[in-house]
Amino acid sequence: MESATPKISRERRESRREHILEAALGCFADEGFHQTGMAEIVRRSGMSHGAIYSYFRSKDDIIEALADDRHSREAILNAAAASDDPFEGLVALARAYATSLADPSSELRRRVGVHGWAEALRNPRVRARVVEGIAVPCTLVAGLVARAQSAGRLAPDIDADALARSLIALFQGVTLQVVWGEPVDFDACADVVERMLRGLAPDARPTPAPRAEA
Amino acid sequence: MESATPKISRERRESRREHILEAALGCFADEGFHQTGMAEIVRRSGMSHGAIYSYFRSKDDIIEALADDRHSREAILNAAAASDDPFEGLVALARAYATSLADPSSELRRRVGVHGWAEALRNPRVRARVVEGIAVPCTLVAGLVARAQSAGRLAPDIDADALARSLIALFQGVTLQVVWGEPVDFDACADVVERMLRGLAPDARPTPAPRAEA
Amino acid sequence: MESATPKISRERRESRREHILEAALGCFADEGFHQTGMAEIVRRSGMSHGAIYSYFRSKDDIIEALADDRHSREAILNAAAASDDPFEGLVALARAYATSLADPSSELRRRVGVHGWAEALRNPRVRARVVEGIAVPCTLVAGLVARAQSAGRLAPDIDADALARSLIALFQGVTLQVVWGEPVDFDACADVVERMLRGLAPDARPTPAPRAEA
Amino acid sequence: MESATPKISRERRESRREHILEAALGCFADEGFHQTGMAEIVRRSGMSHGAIYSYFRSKDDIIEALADDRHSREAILNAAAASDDPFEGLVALARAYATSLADPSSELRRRVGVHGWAEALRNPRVRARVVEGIAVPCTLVAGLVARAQSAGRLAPDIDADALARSLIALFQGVTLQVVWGEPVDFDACADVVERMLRGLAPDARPTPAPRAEA
DNA sequence: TATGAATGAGACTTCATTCAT
DNA sequence: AATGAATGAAGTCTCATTCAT
Repeated sequence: MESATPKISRERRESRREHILEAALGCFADEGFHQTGMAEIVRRSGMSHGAIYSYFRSKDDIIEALADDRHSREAILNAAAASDDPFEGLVALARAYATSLADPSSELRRRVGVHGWAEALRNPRVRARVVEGIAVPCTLVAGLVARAQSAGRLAPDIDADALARSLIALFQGVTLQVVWGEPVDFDACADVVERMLRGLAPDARPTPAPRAEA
Repeated sequence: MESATPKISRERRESRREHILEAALGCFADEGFHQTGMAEIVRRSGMSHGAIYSYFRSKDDIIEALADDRHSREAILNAAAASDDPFEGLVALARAYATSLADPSSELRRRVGVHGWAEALRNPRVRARVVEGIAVPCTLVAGLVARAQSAGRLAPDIDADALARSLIALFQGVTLQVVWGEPVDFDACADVVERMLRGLAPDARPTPAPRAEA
Repeated sequence: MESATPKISRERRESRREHILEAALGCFADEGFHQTGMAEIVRRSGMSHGAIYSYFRSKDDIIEALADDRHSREAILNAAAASDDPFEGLVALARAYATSLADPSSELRRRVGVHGWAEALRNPRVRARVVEGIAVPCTLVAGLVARAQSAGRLAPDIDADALARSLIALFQGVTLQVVWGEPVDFDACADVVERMLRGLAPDARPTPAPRAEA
Repeated sequence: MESATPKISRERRESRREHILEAALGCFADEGFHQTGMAEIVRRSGMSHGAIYSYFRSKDDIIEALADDRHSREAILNAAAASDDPFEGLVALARAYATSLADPSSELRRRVGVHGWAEALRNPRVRARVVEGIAVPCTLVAGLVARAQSAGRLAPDIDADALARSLIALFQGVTLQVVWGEPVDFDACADVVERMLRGLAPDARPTPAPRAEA
C-alpha cells in the first residue's frame, strides 16, 4: 500500500522540486525569506499551492533546502584540488572564488546565501546547514595550509585553522560587498590575497614587528 | 511651529528613544526584523504601542535607525588613529577589531548587524546605511595603506583599495562566524592578519609565483 | 494567464460577491462607511476576513462598489420611457420615484446612498460614481423636457437643464427626508410635482410677476 | 466652591469655543467627521488636546455642535419675511437660497452640512438637530403657502405641507449638487422655481391631466 | 493527485481620550 | 487652566496552511 503506484516518476518529481526551488530562489533573492509570500512562489512556479505543499512540508522547508548550496561550493573546491602543490592550490582557490563572484548566473544564489546567513541566527536548521557549508571549505583549506607547511611553502608557525577561517571570512565579506552592488575589483582582491599568501612563505623576510624590536 | 511647547525635555525624549531602540535591538537580535512583531518590542520596552509610534513613524523607521551603528564603528576606527605609523595603525585596527568581537556586550549589535546585511538587499535605505558603514572604514584603511606605502612600509604596487576592501571583508566574515557561534580564535586570526600585512612589506621576499617562472 | 483554472464558476463567484455587498449594505446603512468595521461585515456575511479580501481589494473597494447603484436607477428611468408623450413621461417619472421611495426593500440602499453623498465629498472615486448617477437621469430628464417643449407641452423659454436639475434635486431632497424618518407624504409630493409641471405648460396663464407689472 | 473664580471671562470662553468649531469645520469639510482625527483639529486650532476637551466633552460633542447651523438658516428665512405678500415671500426665499449657494464663504458649512445629513442616519442627536433644521423652514414655508392660498395667490387645493417639503427638498438637492462641484446654474434654477410657483396660481390654467380626461 | 478558495490568527498602525505635570 | 505624552482597544489587511472538490 505504501506508494502503491508512483504516479510520476522519481525523475519527474525531482525535476518539479527543483523547479519550485528555482522559483523560490528568485523570490527570496528579491525580498528575503520572510517578505516573500507563498503566493509569490506559487505565481513564479506556475504551480498551485497544494502542489507545492506536496513537495515541501512548509515554507521553512523550502528555506532550509535553499540554505544548502552544494553546487557552487563544489565547483570552487575542485579548483583547489586541481593543483598538486597545496600552496598553489590555495592561490588557485582564491582565484576561483574571485571568478565565481563575477558570474552573473550565480547572483541569485549569492543573494539568497546572504539571507541565509541572517536566517542562520534564528533558525537552527538553517544554521546547521550554513555552518556545515563553512566547515567543509574550512577543513579543506586548513588541510592545504598544513600540507603547504609540511612542504616548506608556508611558515610553519602559522595557525592553519586561523588562516583557513580568515580566508573563508575574506571570501564571505567580499561576497557581501558584491551583493550590495559595491564596486569590488575581484581580480585586484585576488591579487592581494595571493600576495598575502606568498608573504607568508617561510623564507619571506617581513618587516620585523616594531614591538619585537622594543 | 513644531512642538511649540515640548512636555518632556530633549534628553528625556532621546533617552526614551534609546530605550525603544535597545528593546528592539534585543528582539531583532533574536528573531530578525521581520519575525519580530511590534507587540514584542512593546513588551520588551514596557511602553505602549502608541508611545512607540510617537518616537518612530514605523517599524521600518526603527530598523533603519538600528542599521546605523556609528558607536561601535568609531571605537574601532579610533584605534587606527592611535598610532602615528600608518602601518602599525593597520595592525592596531585589526587587533582592535578582534578585541571588539570578543566583547559580549556587543553581541546583540553584531547579530542585528548581520540581519541588516541581509535587509540591505531589499531595503534601499538600509543598504545606504550599511554601505556607508563600509565606506567610512574602507576609506580610512585605504588611506592608511597609501600612507604606509609612501612611508615605504608597504610594497608600492599593492592596490590600496583592494587591500582595504579585503581587510574589511575579512572582518565582516569573521563577524559572521562569530555570531553563528563558530569557535573562532580571534587572537590567532589577528596574528594571521598581522603576519599577512607584514608579508606585504616592500623588502619582504615572497616565494616567487611559479607562473612568473614559467 | 489570469486565474488559469477557476475553482468556482463565474456565477458562484458573482453570487458570493453580491452576498458580501449585501452584508456590507446592511452594515453601512446602519453605521455609515467609516463607523463600520470589516469585522462587522465579516460577521454579517458569515465569511472570513480572507475570503472577503479575495473578492474585494479593500474596504474602499466595497464602498465604491456600493456607491454605484444602477439597479434602482434603471427601474425608475424605465418609467419615463414607458410613455410616448415626453411630458407625461416626466410626470410618470415623478410618480415612479415617489413609489420607489415607499418601497421598504430599498431602504438600505437609500440610506447607503445618502452616506455615499457625503463620502463623495472626500473620495474622488465615489464622487465620480455619484456624479455619474446624477448625470444619467439629468440628461434623460433634460431630453424629455426638450422634447416636451418641441411638442408644445412645455413653455419653450424654460431652461431644460435647470428644470432637470431641479427635479433631480427635489427627488434627492425627498430621499433625504425619507431616510431621516420624516413623515413625508410621497403621493402628495408627487401631486405637487405634477401640478408644478402642468403649470409650466405654454398655455398656462400664471399669475404675472408683480415686478413685471411695476 | 462652584466655579470659585472663573479664570477667563464668559466672552473669552465663548470665543475659544467658536475658534475650535471653526477649526473643526475646516477639517470636517475636507474629510468628514470620522476621517478627521482630533489631532487634526488640535493642529488647525493651535490649541492642545486638553484645552479642546475642556470646551467639548468629546468629538461627538463637536460634531453635534456643528450639526446645528442656525446662522445660515436665519439669513435665508429672513428673506421670506421681507415681503408682506406671502407668495412673493416664497419667491424671495427661493432667490435668497440660490444667492446663498453662490456664496463661497459658506462652502465649508455646506459641505459639513452634507456630512451631517449622513451622520443623522446613525447619530440620534445629530438627526434631531438636522430634522429640527428642516422643521423650522418647513413650517415657515407651509405657513407662507397657506397664507398665499388664503390670499388667493395659490390654488387652494394644493397640499401646503407637501409643497413646503418639496421646496425644501429641492433646495437640499441643489445644495448636494453644488458641493459636489456640479455646474449648477443657481439663477436658472431659481427662475424655474419661481415659474413653477407662479404656475400654481389659482387662475393658471394648466394643461389638464390626461387621466382626468380619460 | 492537483487545485485554489477559504481560513483565522496575527501583522502593523491609528486615534479618542486621559492625566501627571 | 492648560499641556501633550501616553494609553490600548480597535482598525484594516496579510498570509502560511488546509481541504473539499
